[in-house]
Amino acid sequence: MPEGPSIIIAKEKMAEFIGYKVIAAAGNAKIDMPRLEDKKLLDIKTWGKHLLLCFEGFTIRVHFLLFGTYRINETKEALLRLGLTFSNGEINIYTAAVKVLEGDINSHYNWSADVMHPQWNEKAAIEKLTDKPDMMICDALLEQDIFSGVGNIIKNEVLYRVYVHPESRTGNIPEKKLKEIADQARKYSFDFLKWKNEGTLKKHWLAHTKKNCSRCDLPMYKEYTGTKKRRSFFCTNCQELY
DNA sequence: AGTCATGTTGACGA
DNA sequence: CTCGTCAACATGAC
Repeated sequence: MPEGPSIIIAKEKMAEFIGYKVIAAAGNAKIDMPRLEDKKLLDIKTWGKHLLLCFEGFTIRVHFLLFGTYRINETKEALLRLGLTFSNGEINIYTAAVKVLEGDINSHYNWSADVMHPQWNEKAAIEKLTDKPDMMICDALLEQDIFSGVGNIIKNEVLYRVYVHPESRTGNIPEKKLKEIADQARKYSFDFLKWKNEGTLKKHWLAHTKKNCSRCDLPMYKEYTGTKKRRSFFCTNCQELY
């Protein structure tokens, strides 16, 4: 569920409620529920893995973490975290972190850090990488302040696409390669979105969960790399360690 | 049936 | 103060 592209899909599915007022708000989220009633949903935005339901003067931030799910116009057998009823239907959210952000949403987010946002700034991301030369690229790709929206699947697929070993230190990676990584972080996210919408995402994985390299057929390494210790799938024959 | 995972935060101790 | 480690959250795929 939770990488950036999946949140874009959630936004698109919930867009039908924009312009409608909340009739009822329910669930065990620790927010001021009565405050939501009779408020019009003005817009839905995303910043990386954050889903942002914008109201006048405040925004509900939803983060699905690892297990979060949602249903549109239906419910499921689980504890309801946040349910919003509109005159034209309802949104039900489960197992998510829900928080209210006060004031102008633009004051809370730097949109240029979001790899899928129109304002994505690749140059700024590369500068952040060169500022942290000792960081492993597997950790850097998961840094939401640098590559907002990138998750572990995208990390593995991007590094495989650009032939870079996940344990490479950013300071050792040539500038041209860093640009390729940043470029592919965005490109792969949009491929992910397309394939997820088609229901063919897993079919298109070349590295993530793979036993053998799709290029040279040697066994893939599966290791928990970097300070974040997240699963990395890589081919030491095809991916260079810088 | 048990293990593990597309994620993040906060507590605690060194 | 900063770093590393761990628990917590709680569901679904294999």
